[in-house]
Amino acid sequence: MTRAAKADPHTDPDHVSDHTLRDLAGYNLRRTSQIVQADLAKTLEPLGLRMITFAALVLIVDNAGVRQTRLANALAIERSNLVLIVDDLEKRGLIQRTQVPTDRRAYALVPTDAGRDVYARALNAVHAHEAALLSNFDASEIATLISLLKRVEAPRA
Amino acid sequence: MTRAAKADPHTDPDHVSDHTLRDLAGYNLRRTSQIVQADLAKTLEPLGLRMITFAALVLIVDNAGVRQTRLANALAIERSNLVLIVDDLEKRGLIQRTQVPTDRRAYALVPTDAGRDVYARALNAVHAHEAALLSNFDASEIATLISLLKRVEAPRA
DNA sequence: TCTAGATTGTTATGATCTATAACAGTAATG
DNA sequence: CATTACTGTTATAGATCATAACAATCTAGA
Repeated sequence: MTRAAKADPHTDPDHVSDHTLRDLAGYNLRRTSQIVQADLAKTLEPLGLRMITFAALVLIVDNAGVRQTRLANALAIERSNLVLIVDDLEKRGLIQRTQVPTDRRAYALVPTDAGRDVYARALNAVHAHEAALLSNFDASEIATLISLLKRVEAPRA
Repeated sequence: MTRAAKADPHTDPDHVSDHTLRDLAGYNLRRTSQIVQADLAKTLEPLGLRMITFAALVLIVDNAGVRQTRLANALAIERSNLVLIVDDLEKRGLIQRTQVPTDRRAYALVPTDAGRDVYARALNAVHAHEAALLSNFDASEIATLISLLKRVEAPRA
């Protein structure tokens, strides 16, 4: 232990104090989110999915026939940015753009069997990931966290 | 009320159900974080600061003389990406790169008087922003949220 | 001391993400 | 039927982030 002082922030001259930032909800939100997203990306990578393509696939399976504009709204992204995401899912054979009989401008997005299969496997992987990530949380704490996060979002919606 | 059905998700055919995603902590974290960051950016813009330059300034004021590598670690960003951030703060006259007598490779980052002034004003603005953002939270709920966020991060640290 | 390896700040580069504007085709409205 | 609005798309630019490579400098071991 030649550098024992390092263990104690109060006596370690190299320690960087970030208590001012750590008192801010926004900063903690940012840091935690970055970590979780990076971790989640690794979980989805073997399935060929990114965070946003996974989210899109989930919504398409849960809402078969949804159109792109509504999907973009639900994901809080721009329609233009959704195009490449839908392209990606379609190229992989997970979804299809089908004609909407009543509106020739629009596409109804529907999952394929392969899409439903990947959906199930990805969701299992993500659930396992979250369980590991939140392994020192009990069920009520997780519920509280999600509930608080939703309430931060709510006033704007 | 020609489209009354729209008010009720259960009878609105256009409603996109996202309950699968909303059950995931990671997804809520991402959505909430995006909203808060966008909002926070607007708060800091009049002061000429971005989220990350604000965070760097705070740490430099709170840890006068800190070196860039340690600062990058504290902010969880790459050293290379910190360079432009420090450049920015230095160009605005908020901090200075000063020589470290014992190590000619390194710079000790110190705030200027102007930097301390902007720090104080930015922190006030951010605190006001958070108060508005969390106006329907009581103090204990905010503490719970921050505490839970830190605990998600903790296992990795 | 001398040398090999590690560290510091820096530059360059590419990947990803996001927002904006513009467009053609189509639908809805008056 | 003419205007307006909407759908998906393309192109573009900005921001963010990670990686690799580099020169200068420090450190540790022979």
